[in-house]
Amino acid sequence: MSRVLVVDDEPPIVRALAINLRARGYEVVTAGDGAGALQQAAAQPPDVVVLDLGLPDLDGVDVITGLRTWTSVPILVLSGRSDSADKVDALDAGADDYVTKPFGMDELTARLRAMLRRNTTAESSATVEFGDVVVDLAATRVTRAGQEVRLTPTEWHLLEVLVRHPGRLLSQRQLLTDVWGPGYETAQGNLRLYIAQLRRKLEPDPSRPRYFRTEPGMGYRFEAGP
Amino acid sequence: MSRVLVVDDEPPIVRALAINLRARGYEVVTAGDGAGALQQAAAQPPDVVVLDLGLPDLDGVDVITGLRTWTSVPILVLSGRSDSADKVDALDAGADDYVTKPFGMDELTARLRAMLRRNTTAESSATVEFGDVVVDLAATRVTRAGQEVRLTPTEWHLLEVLVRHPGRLLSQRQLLTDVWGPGYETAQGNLRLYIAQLRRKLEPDPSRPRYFRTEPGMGYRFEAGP
DNA sequence: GGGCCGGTGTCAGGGTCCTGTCAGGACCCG
DNA sequence: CGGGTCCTGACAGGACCCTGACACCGGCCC
Repeated sequence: MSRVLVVDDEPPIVRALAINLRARGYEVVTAGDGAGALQQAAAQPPDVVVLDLGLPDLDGVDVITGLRTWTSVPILVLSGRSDSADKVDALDAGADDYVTKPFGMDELTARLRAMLRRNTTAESSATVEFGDVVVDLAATRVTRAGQEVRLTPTEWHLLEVLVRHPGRLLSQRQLLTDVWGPGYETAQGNLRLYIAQLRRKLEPDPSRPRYFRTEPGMGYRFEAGP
Repeated sequence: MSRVLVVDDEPPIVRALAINLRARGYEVVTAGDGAGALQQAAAQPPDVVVLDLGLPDLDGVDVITGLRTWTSVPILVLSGRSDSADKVDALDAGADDYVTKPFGMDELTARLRAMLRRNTTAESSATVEFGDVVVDLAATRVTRAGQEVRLTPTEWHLLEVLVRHPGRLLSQRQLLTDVWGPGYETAQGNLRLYIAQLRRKLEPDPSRPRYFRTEPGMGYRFEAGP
């Protein structure tokens, strides 16, 4: 889950934020002053920063610029000052959002979601791994020990059906209709052929399958692995 | 300069915003209702959207979701409602910021700058490199070993779609609709032609493609390279 | 123990589909 | 009219898919 760095010098506020954010599934790291914030951000790079401007040691804007020298992590500023000039200064220094106290926790978390969404949408790709094989379902790509493995359309389609149901037993009938469409329920020889092909390309020892297992008389089962 | 789409049903507010934004060097496009907003966004894709939630024809959240189906342009919501639930709904629908009326123009423009900064910094790395080829997406220019390479509009369009999804397999159907628009799903001969053209102009050995790979029966894949 | 049988893994061959390539003509624009 | 771009059709080569045949294995009956 996402990691949030909360920077505030008032322990009650830090505590309240931490409890609320953890309850929503975030990992929370805290700092009580500007120096600690910069240190924590370097030690445990967060996915988003919640920063109170009224810190004892550094000016809030300096904390922002300090972070911005090396990271583009989204920064949400909390402040008791609703003065327009303060907002402009913080935003122009590199902050991404500005919320004035008192604030609603729902709004704050909604804004955090919005900031995180923008950063994570691009890179998240659904992958399934087993052994030294990585199956990237979004990119339609398979690698083994880093090397790309070329699959034919039918091989890929069969692999996709299998890895989308890890641990489940899939009958031959179901595999045949999922991969070849209805009407091919009798082409079992075909299914055997492509199972063998997948094992040859992806199993460590194709003659003793570990991930694409045969359940005699029933069907096949994909067993996810470490 | 950046283009801003301002959506509001009250002409005085639209006028005030337009004047202020133009004075700050933005190009301003306006719409008075939700349907017009979606239309304008498609006709003249903006770099950021300023959206009033109180529109006569569509619910503001519907406008956001409508935009989000096909674009990730930053959206700043204006609203007279300071209710926390409204903010959460808009932000979770895909908005990036939420400002309640009355607002200060300085603050608004600062927030716009913050949103644009995030997008342009991401796009300043808008050059894709592979081999001795550099594709500058922002400038619409391709160089190979420093020499400029001339591409026809269709070639460029196809190249752009490919390099914007490095490593991803793109089906012929998707490439055809992305480059030629819907209705050209059968013009596969055409696609082959332009793929060959790109390879001839950009591949070190066009007969053995390295960056624009064919996945027989499935589509094509652009492989970024050192 | 020997033979039979259903189910599975393996191999090779031919048919089919897909892809790369070329030439030729339509179209737009200066 | 000329240059450039785009589209269409045809063909050769290759990749892929399906089919059939055979070997192997375990269980069962005789």
